[in-house]
Amino acid sequence: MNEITTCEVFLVDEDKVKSVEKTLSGNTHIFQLTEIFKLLGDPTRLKILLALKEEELCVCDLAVLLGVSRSAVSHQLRLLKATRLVKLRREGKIAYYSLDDTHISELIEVAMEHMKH
Amino acid sequence: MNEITTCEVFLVDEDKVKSVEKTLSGNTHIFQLTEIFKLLGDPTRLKILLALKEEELCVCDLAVLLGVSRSAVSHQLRLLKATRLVKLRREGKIAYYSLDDTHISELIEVAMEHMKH
DNA sequence: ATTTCGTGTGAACGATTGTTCAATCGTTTA
DNA sequence: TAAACGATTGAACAATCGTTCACACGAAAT
Repeated sequence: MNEITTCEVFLVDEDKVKSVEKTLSGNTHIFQLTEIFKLLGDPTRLKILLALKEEELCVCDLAVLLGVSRSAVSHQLRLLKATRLVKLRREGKIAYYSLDDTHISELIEVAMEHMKH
Repeated sequence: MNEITTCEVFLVDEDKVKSVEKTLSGNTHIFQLTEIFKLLGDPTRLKILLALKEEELCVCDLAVLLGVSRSAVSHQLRLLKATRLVKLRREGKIAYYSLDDTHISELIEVAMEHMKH
């Protein structure tokens, strides 16, 4: 006697759900994971990361490169820095940014592979 | 004579910018890339993908598993299907969903590695 | 044929997001 | 010291997003 009553309260396949429920609950940090992906999900930020993948750059040059205001770049870099996707090196007035982690390049490349079917 | 005049019009390091500009403009599909990451950047959708990574599941069971309404799950699955992250197999009334691509699992695992410093 | 049930969809609402604008901070130069 | 400049920040606004609600669709069962 399988529990196929109503979807409101019970389930279609209880065994499968229980099994997955176990591995899902064991997987903490789901929220932190989404924070990383959310950061990669914006064109301005992704362009920043793609640019920093090539060269260490300052806020001013990034702004010119992307065609957006320095303020906008600074705001986004702040977010990227908070999640340690980029790091900062100060030299006088100028702040030079670069990638903080090799995983980021890897993430972008895997996603690119997906796009090519 | 290097062009270090004002950031309003010119640049700090013109050579670096020109170099990066070249690779950035060669990289089309940036918008499509962000669409993939955007989809992974929501807790409900990421949980759906993590669940489907384990088992093929129907809308109803996913809803129970995640503790959200079936409508919400259906809406998200629609987005995931449009970008070909999940695929669909119909069996009578029931629609069984599963991952459409191995790259997705890979993306999630790389991001997990990043979290662990 | 009518009812049941799993799923799909459109409108609408609140919440979140990214940019702009204006002002400020810290460092360097005149 | 004062002015200039790159960078940072907070408030505010429009735009986007995710859920809820109500309803419609299609297949299966009675």
